Amino acid sequence: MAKILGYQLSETSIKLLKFLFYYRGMTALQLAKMYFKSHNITGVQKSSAHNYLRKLKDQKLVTSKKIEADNYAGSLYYLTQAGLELVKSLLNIEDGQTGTGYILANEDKEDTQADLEYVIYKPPTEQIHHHLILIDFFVRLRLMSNQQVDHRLSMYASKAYEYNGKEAKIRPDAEVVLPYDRHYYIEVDRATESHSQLIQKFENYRHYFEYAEEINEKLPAAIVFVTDEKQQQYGMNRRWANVLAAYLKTMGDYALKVNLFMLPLNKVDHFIRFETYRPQLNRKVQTLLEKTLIQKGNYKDVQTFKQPTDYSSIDYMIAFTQTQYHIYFIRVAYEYDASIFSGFYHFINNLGDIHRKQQTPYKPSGVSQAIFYTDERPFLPDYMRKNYDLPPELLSHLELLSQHLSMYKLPL
DNA sequence: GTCTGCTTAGCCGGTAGGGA
DNA sequence: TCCCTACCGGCTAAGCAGAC
Repeated sequence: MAKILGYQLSETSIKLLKFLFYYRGMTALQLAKMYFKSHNITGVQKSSAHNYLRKLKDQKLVTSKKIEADNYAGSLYYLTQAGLELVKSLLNIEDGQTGTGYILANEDKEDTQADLEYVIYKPPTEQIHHHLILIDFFVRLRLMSNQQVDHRLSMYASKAYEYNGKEAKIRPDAEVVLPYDRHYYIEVDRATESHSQLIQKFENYRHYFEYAEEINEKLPAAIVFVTDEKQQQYGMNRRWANVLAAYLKTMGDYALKVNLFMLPLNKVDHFIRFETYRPQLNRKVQTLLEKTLIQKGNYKDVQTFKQPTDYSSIDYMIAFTQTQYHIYFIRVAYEYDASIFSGFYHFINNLGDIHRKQQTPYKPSGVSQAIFYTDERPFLPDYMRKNYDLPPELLSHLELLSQHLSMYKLPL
């Protein structure tokens, strides 16, 4: 074993130290999954990870804290002050260096990591469960087949801004980047925030988006609520209804610009692929519908209109016979996807304009909705029975959504 | 000889279950 | 309710084998 900067370090132990640096600490199991690049770690591989961690602990580079949270067993391993300084040396991080924090870019030899103080690096020992769900999310990102998704942690994704002359800050738990420079803010959701706290969270986001537009900063594509897998089994629909209502009440026009999703950890892989291929899925739906409406629907012409803030996604289509036209609201959507609701609300508000633009002698023959999905059917909460104090106009629009609605499954 | 992956044995703390 | 026992998972320690 080579002696490096006064410590006995093998290649494996250096790699483990870097993981602990990038992700601010994790369990031995999570570390083993990252290192061995597998969700199904053998007992031997786990034991091996324990052996390396033990050696790093003996050299006072790593320390651990027993986990007392539900769902997770074992200990949280993280760097000591000496361990942090060692990794900074190994990564050539200079004093006072700043960086974007993107992890895969850094592994690809680009300097992205900042010279963080130990108090900022040290993992949150008070909210270990929350932190470990986030690490599970990163494990799933790193283990995705055929796709590299760069990501960064909260300390890099947080953004300070000014609102009404006061300083404020948004603190997403993480940020990921998909092709076409689409950024997604990740929020780990343990269903512990009340409806009013969710509203405060979204108000904070909206204030930041107003500020970001003022200074010409690009808005994220979406905010993504990630839950643990237990929540998927128990109460995912209720939680989504609650989160979605807070978002729709608070975000205003930003609901059209920044989408909202919710997904459990075990759907991360599918969600990333869905979002990555959403432009292609929209093109597929456009081709399919134009062909089907003309061949089987006896229409002579079909016009497609794209979403005002996302030119790759379909907003609505108009199909013409010799004398009439029919309007179709179209969405390619994920199971828990706010664009169905924000998009439909905007669509209904603009329906008068859409009708006015149609030339005589065509007469309107009606409006229908079609939603295309790739995994589970998108969930439509029944807000008529729930009291979330949604504005009456929004409620009446959402009631229309489920009338004349069809859903179709697409292969991904 | 060094490094790495792997095997085996055993300690420790927590907990479920049964009996008094 | 208390105590005992068995069991389990997390973790440690020692050592072996193969590749270099």
